[in-house]
Amino acid sequence: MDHDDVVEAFQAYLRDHNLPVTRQRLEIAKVLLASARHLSVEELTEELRRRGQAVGLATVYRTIELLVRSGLVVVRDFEEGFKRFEPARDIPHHEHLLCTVCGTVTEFRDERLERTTTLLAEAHGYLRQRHRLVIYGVCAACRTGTTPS
Amino acid sequence: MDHDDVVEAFQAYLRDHNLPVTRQRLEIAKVLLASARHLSVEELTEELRRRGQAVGLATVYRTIELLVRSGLVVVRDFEEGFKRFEPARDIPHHEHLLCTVCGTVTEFRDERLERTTTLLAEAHGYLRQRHRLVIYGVCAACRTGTTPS
DNA sequence: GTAATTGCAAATTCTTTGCACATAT
DNA sequence: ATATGTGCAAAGAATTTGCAATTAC
Repeated sequence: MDHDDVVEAFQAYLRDHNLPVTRQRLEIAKVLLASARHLSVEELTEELRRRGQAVGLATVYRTIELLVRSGLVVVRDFEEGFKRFEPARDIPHHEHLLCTVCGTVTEFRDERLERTTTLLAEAHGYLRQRHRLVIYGVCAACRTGTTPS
Repeated sequence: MDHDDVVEAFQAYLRDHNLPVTRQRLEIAKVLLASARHLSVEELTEELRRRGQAVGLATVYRTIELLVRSGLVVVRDFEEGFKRFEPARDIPHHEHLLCTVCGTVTEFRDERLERTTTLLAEAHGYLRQRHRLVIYGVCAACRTGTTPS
């Protein structure tokens, strides 16, 4: 599924739910679903303004909620004091590495963690539902002084 | 170290830093350091009021900051919209299991995770600093209907 | 046409801060 | 005595909500 397809999936979702397809909703979806980064509301709003497609903050929040309900976007909280949003793509579940210097987020998948966490939960009498792992560290670029950002 | 000792450690910290030992600081430390649960500011304030030792919200926040700086308390964010605070005890690092029904938090330690996360970080070019794992699930009590809370 | 959305501003929630008064050392 | 803490109320930051004007279908 490439970017355009995902935006179309959002349009389909809106139509299926008898929700109007508005300019704002499409612009927000285009930016958020095409983003390689984990965007904050501020970054998203800023990018829309840059494109000459400014959208009110309330609308941004309301549209993100729709994108989350449609399953196309996932909410992330890296304890920065605000949330970030990530296109769901087709990845069922993955972990995050967060560079504590530049804030870059790297995703990876590790099958073993699913099993490990299920066993850990069971060992303590819990029925596992999901888990969340964030590894904090310093990325290669920041370590070698090739600081991008 | 038992509860009283930890409260004394806080007093020692205050004295070492030439900070006044006040009734409020001691009451907050007593409640927070003795708690088996991960308290929120609201729960902590409520408990103080119940003990007839009501303390202003601002003071609670300011004292928690001192407890954190002294290393006796650790901040936790379970994405509930507010933070929780946990006595640091002597545990160097541990993971959390959060019951999605009753909110109970269970701690456990697993040495292998330290190694695993270091390797995962390295595999992606990161120098690991720390990690954070929360497993969400349903605890034994909630599953069997013996719901406490 | 009509129901839903938009955008602004006001409201909310958690947390922090300014300041007059109170307290520890 | 004097520096510091305390509590209240106001300020902040992120997010939500009410409502008149606007737009999709």
